[in-house]
Amino acid sequence: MVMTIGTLGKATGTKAETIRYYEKIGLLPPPSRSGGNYRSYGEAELGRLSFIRRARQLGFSLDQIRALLELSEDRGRDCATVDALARGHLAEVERKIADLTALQRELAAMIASCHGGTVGSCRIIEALGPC
Amino acid sequence: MVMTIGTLGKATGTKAETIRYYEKIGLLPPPSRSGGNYRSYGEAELGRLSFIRRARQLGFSLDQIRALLELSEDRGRDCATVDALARGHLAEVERKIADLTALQRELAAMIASCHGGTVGSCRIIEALGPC
DNA sequence: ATGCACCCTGTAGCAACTAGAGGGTCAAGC
DNA sequence: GCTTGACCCTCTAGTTGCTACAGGGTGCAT
Repeated sequence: MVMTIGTLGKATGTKAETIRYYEKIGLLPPPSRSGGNYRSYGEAELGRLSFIRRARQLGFSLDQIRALLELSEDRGRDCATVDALARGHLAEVERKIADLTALQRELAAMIASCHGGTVGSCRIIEALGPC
Repeated sequence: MVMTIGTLGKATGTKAETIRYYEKIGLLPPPSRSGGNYRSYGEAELGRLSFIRRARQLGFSLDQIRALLELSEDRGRDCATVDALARGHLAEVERKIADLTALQRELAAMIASCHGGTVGSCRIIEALGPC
């Protein structure tokens, strides 16, 4: 089953530009070309790109994905490194949630303190202004 | 009280480069200069930069801050616009928290399913791989 | 043969900084 | 008065993960 870049894109929910970008940064290997110089992809590329997209949806960075792909190629290797990578990412996500939750509380408090009126007496502006 | 860029930076927790950047994009007005062509800042700039930094800490974008600054200059105006801006930002933060929480659950489940062994049988890699 | 959808390369843009090169200024200490 | 070091200046380019052109070529149907 041979695909053009557009077909592969539709199959994985990726724009053609993004696929070319992944190729440029070495996340996808340069594929073979058709007569008219079109990129042509098969099952292997479909699998690899699906992996990348699923990992992106889980918030992994392209560098982390590069590492995951490399690790996944060596099927005999201990998967502790993979585990560590995923745990590190989870920790990062949890830190972000904590940060945003703190932010949310502050914002909500600020908004609750505003009871309308003019900007001159606005508690939101006041909360941001000089102490 | 006259300050150089470094002093202003220390007072507001901002790097000199960032202050110059804010000036370049028009968030801070170009300050007067000393004999040796050094930027010199006073209380007004300190207040404005503090406002910017506090708003950044609350996650407002520079464009939102630009709007807030403009609104805050017109003390007689109704503060409804300010309120709407803050509420919009809060909604955005809450959406991000929801997204990240969903992510966290997926990641945690993926990690929990991995019981060690080799990459070949790793559930994490499997979860990312082809269906 | 001509339209249209698709493909190609290459470059520039987004947010919000950060880092560096290559130089000038200023105050203190000797 | 001269050096040393900390600071300042401008300008450019890098970061992340794409996205959006511009200016062309290809492939298929009518």
